[in-house]
Amino acid sequence: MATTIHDVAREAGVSASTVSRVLNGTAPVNEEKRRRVLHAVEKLNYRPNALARGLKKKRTYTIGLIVPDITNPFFAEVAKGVEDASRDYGYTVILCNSENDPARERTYLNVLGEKQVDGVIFVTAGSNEVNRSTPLESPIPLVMLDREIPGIHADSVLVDNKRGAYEAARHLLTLGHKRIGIITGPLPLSTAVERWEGYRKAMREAGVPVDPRLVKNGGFTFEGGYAAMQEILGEGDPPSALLASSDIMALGAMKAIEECGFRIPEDVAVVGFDDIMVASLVKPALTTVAQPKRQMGQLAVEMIVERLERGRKRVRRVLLAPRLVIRESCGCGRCGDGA
Amino acid sequence: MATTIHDVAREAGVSASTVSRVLNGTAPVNEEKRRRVLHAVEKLNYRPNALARGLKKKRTYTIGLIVPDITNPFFAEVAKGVEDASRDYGYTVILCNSENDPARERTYLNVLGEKQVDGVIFVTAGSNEVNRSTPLESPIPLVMLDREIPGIHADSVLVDNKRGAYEAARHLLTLGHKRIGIITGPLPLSTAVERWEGYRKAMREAGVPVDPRLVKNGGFTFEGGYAAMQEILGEGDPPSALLASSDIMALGAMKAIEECGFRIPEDVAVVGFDDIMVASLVKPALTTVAQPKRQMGQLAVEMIVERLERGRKRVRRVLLAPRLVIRESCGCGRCGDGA
DNA sequence: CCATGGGATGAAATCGTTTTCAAAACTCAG
DNA sequence: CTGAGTTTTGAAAACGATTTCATCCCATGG
Repeated sequence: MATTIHDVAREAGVSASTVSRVLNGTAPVNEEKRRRVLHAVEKLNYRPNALARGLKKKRTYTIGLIVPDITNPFFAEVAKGVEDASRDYGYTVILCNSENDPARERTYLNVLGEKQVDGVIFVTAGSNEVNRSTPLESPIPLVMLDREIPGIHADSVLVDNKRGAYEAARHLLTLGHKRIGIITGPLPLSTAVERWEGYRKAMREAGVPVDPRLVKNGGFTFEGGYAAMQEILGEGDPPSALLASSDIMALGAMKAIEECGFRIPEDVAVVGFDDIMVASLVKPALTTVAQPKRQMGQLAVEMIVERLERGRKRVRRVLLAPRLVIRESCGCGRCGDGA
Repeated sequence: MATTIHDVAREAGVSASTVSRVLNGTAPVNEEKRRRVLHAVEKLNYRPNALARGLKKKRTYTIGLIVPDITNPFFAEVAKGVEDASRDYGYTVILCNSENDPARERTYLNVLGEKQVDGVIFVTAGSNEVNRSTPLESPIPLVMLDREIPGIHADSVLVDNKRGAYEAARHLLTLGHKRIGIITGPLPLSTAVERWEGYRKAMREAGVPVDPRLVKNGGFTFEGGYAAMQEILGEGDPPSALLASSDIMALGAMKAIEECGFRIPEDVAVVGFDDIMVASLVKPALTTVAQPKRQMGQLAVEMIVERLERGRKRVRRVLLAPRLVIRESCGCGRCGDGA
């Protein structure tokens, strides 16, 4: 059906090898023949079959990307970074939604392997299960993005979550807050524990005790933030400030806070984490810890390309710096905005 | 390096054909040998090479998805629907971000072809250029999603934009509004013109003239909505209600409105289009026309599978119904919410 | 007891490239 | 004009599966 390299060869009156050579510039070929080949390619509208090529060359120019949920703006941004950089390097990306399910993660890792992708970028849902039975020991380049798995010694691009949360908490502390609550993410997740640690460190340094009734955890979702905040408020003796471990959770928490008749930031100040787009659109605009989402995606593909094309062998772990962006929800005067 | 079907065959003491047969259940094989094969597969941790298989079978179980911007929540939802359904049917999806650039669309269409995808789901950026020079006449199943291109006779899943906008406008009209403005999308886009038509139809039917100073257009972005609204307000004699052609635009418009000192919905009522998640989080919560985003994605892959596995030949065009969801920004009493 | 038919099996062809390898053609010095 | 050395070239062997085709084996009915 489709036209093959042999069709082109016949049309141009040369051998398939020659066609291959002109198309790949892999060896010099007589100018006259080159012209004939190019002409034939044009005439027959020839498109090389990437499967055949990949089979022979053992390179598919494809990168697999596994994320928990593409619908989450944070991952969408990361995905965009990945897609964009991939394209620049001539790669294509297979998108896998794990739906936060370790079983799916495993399946996808296998499928990507069978499809012979040249590398995998993996944002794990992070349950302990993955830890054990996931096929991560394959020879193909793997980079863990955003979240690490303790036992795994692989390339990774992470942000300094502890520092981000630390700075956010410090900001609230310098604003005079003492009763600062926190809603953490699911604790098996490295991001969740690091942010939790950053918060504790700031509190400890400031000599402010943390009231256990002010710390709850929940999923990285709107409902998770909403429910956790309800719990906190249900305890009585509400916090004067809250650190949420993600923007989406912060939004959920804000809803709960307002439903309780409190005002933000007057009664309770709120700061989030991620800096997704809506953070700047909501009212009051959300003060949050910004992550370099696009850059994370780009970096991840660069790390794969390094291994593939520049033969890097040592594992590389990069830790990106987050940045506190101050808006309205923290109630500090200098509302810098940042739409 | 990796273990092949021949390795398995050797280990099991049978021929490669036999291994293939037990793995694919394509022909009966002696129980004893079957056991040996399965055992060898396990022992060698054999994973079939999808490239080789695809080359021979002319099926890659891969679907290409081209969207203008995965970061846009609308497309992210669609993508999730696509990914999810693909997975159910045993397919994998290649994600392509066209960045609204016709040149990239074309390139991606070609790349997907070379990669021998079994089908393409295409949300076009919709410029006229695509119209002309894009390789859409290939034999692989293509479904146009959300947006059509006039000349192209392909499968498509669309929503009834005209009706959606019509109902939104009617709602505003029955609320007593006469000066209703509209911010349209980029007019080459089918979605943009249909929504514009729906608006005009409602106005015409109600016998309300449309003031040309109240209609502006802009890109489907926050900034687009913001700028267009500024223009409208700059004319003096502001509208009492506004129909924005997308939620993101509506948010931009809301910002402009508030910056002008007007209140929503008291001074100007606003309704959007899409029903992305933030619509319900923003304040006032956005009244909008909801599109069945997930379902659109699912349907698109089903249409591809129909062609692939059930041999459908006729082109199919499905038109989904939108649904007006009433929240606060339209200012009508019965604020139904919808978190 | 033999012929016939059907079920299991393996060898080999195939899918569409790239790449090796060897032959052919050319260059140029002697 | 010849031979060594260098380019260009094409035939054929991969790559790793599936599938055709022929063979072999066995059972069954006449």
